[in-house]
Amino acid sequence: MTGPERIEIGLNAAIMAIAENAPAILRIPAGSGAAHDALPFGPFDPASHRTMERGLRQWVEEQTGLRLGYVEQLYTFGDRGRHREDGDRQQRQEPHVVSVGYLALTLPGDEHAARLRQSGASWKNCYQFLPWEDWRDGRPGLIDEVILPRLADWAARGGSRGGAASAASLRQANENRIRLAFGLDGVPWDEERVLERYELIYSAGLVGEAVADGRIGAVTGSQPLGVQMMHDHRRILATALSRLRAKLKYRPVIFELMVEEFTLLQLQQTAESIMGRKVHKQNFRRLVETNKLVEPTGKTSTATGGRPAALFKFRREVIAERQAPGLRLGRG
Amino acid sequence: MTGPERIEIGLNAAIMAIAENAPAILRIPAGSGAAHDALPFGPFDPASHRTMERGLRQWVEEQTGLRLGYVEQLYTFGDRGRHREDGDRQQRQEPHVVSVGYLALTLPGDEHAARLRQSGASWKNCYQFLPWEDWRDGRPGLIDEVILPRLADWAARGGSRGGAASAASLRQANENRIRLAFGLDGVPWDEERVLERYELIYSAGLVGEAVADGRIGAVTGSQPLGVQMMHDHRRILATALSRLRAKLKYRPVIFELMVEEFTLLQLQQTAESIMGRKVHKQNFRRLVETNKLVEPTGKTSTATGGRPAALFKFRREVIAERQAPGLRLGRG
DNA sequence: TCAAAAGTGTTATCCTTACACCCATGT
DNA sequence: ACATGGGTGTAAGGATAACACTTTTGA
Repeated sequence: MTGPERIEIGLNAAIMAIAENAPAILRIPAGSGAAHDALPFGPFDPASHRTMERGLRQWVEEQTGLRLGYVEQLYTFGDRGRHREDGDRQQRQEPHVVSVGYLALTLPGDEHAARLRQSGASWKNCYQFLPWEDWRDGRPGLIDEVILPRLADWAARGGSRGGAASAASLRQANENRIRLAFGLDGVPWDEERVLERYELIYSAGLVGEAVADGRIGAVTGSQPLGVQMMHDHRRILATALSRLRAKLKYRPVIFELMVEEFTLLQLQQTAESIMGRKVHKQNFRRLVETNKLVEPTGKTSTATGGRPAALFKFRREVIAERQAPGLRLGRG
Repeated sequence: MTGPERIEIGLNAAIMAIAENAPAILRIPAGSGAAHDALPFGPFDPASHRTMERGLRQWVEEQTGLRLGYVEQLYTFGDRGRHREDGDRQQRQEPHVVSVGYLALTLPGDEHAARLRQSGASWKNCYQFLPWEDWRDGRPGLIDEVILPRLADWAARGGSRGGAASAASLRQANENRIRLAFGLDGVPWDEERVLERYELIYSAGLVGEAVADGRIGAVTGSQPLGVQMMHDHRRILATALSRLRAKLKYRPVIFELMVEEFTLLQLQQTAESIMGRKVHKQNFRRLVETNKLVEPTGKTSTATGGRPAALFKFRREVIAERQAPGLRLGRG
C-alpha cells in the first residue's frame, strides 16, 4: 500500500479561430516522436498559478506564444486513459491526471504567426479530427457508409455502458443513443451534440484513442475515424465544439472570432463554419439586424469579386445594454 | 522550497429536492462545533473510485444514506479559500483543494428519512442561503433595501476585479455587472444569473464567506446576507440553482423532482419554486400538453380542497422520441 | 455579357402572451 | 352560497421559415 494516489490536474486549452473558412484548432506536436497532435496543456501548480485559468494562460503563452483573450471552462474529466493507464501508471508511480478542459477563442492572427511557427504549434481544421461534423456540403457520406453500420454492429454485439440492465434493454438503450445523436428516423440532426457523437464513436472503438486507452485491441473494420489526438484531447475538442455551437445562439461570442471590420457574408460564413451547416441568408441578416448586433462602418469591401459589400463592426454596447443575445440561428 | 504543492480534489454534491413547496438542499453539519452547513463532500481517490462521479455517489451514500439518481457535473473551482488559506495552509502542509461541484436531483423521500436524520443530514430551503432569489411573492425587499445600496457603495469605492483598467472604467464595469445581474434600468431580471449575483455579493464582502476567506475584515454595514456555508459550498449551490433553472427550460429534468403521479398544479408549483417566480397557468398547461410531456393516469386527487384534479405522470417515451424538450417557460 | 455576390420585399405559419370565462368539489 | 382550485377558448402580436427577385461590381 502506498497511501492515497497522487493527483495532478492537467489544464488543456481548445483554442479556436477561423482559418480558410473553417474552424481551426491550435495544435502542438506531442507524443513519441511528435506522432500525435495535442492541445496546448500543462499541470496546474497552485504555488505559482493564482487560479487555474491563469495557469492555463501561462502554459499556452509558453508553448505557443499566444496571449489568450476569451477563455471559458468546459468540463473536468477524471477518467483520462479510461482503461489502460491504471496498471502501468501505478507501477511507475505516476500521478493520476484529471483533465480540465477550456475553450478559448481568438483570431488566427497575423502578428503571432512567426512565434507560432517557431514553437511548432499550428492551426488545423477542426473537421480533420471530427469529419462527421461538417454538413455544409450536405450530409457527409462517412456517416451512412461507415459510422452508422459500425455503430449498429457495436450495439448489436452488446454495446457498452455500465448499470444494471438486461442485454436486451442495454442494446435498446444504445440504439436509442445512436438514434438521438445521429438523427435517425425522424429525429433531426442536432449540431450541438458533438460530444455525444464522439463518445459513441469512442465507445464503439472506432477511433485510435480507444486502442491507446486499452479499451479494445485494435480498431475493427476499416480505418479509424478522423485524426487522432493525444490522451483525451479529442474529447476536449468535441466538448469545445459542442459548447461553442450552443453558445453562438445565445451570446455574441462569434465576434471574438471576427476581425474588426467584416461583411455580413463573412459573418454568416463564420457562423456556418462553426455550426457545420448552411443558414438562410435573409433570415441571418434580419437576425443580425433586429438584434442590433452590428453597425455599418460606412466603408465597403470589393474583395470577394462581385458587388462590393458594406463593412460592419460589432456593436460592443449590446453587451452592456441587454442580456447580450448571440445569433439565435433558426433551422435554415 | 518544497516542490510542487500537493493537490486534492474535493467532490461536492448539491442535492436538490422539493419540500414544502420550495427547493430544498441536502445539508450536513460541519465546521468547528458543526457551526456551519455544508454540502455532502469528500476527496476523490482514483485508487478506489473508478470515476469522480462514482466517488461522489459513494461519499453521499456514506454521509447521508442517500443513493443518488440523476447527477451532473457543474464546474470546477480552483480557488477555494480565495485569499486566506494560502499562507496558513502551506505552513501546515495541507494540500490545495480544487472543488468539483455536482448537481443531483432526487425526491425528499420517505424511506430515507430515518437514515437521513440519523446521519445528521437534513433538507433546508435553498432560499435561506440565497434569499434574494425567491420572487414568487414579488421582488424581495432585501434587494432594494440592502443589496443594491451596498453593492453601489462597493462599486463606488472601486470594486474589485483584476485586469488592467483605469479606476473609472473599472467602476463602470462593476456598475454594469450589477445592472445586468440584478436587472436595473430596463434590463429584465434573469432568474438564471444566480451565480453572477452571488459572485457580486461575495466580491462586495456582503456574505460571511468573504470574511472567512480573508478577503475583508468583517462584513460591513448590517447583517451578512443569507445563511453561510462551509468553504465555497454556497458558490456551488448558486451554480447548481443557475444550472437547474436554465436546464428546466430545455430538458425534462423537472420530473426527477416529482413523485410518480402528480396534478398539473403540483407540477407548475414545482417549476415556480425552482424558477423563483410565478408562471402563467394556461400557458404552462399548454406547454406541457403540446410537448406531450405527461399523460393522464385516469385517476383524480381531491387532496387540495377545490375541484378534484386529474393525475398525470411523466411520459418517459419523450426521452427516446425527441431531443427531450423540457419546459420552455415564457415570461408569465 | 455573365458570373458572383450584395441586398430587398413579402407571405404563411407557428409560438408566445394575455385575456375572460365556465366547472366541480368541500365547507 | 361561496371559496378554492381545475380546466377551456380564443384572439392579438411577434418571431421564424421560406419564397423570389433586383442591384452592382469584376472579369
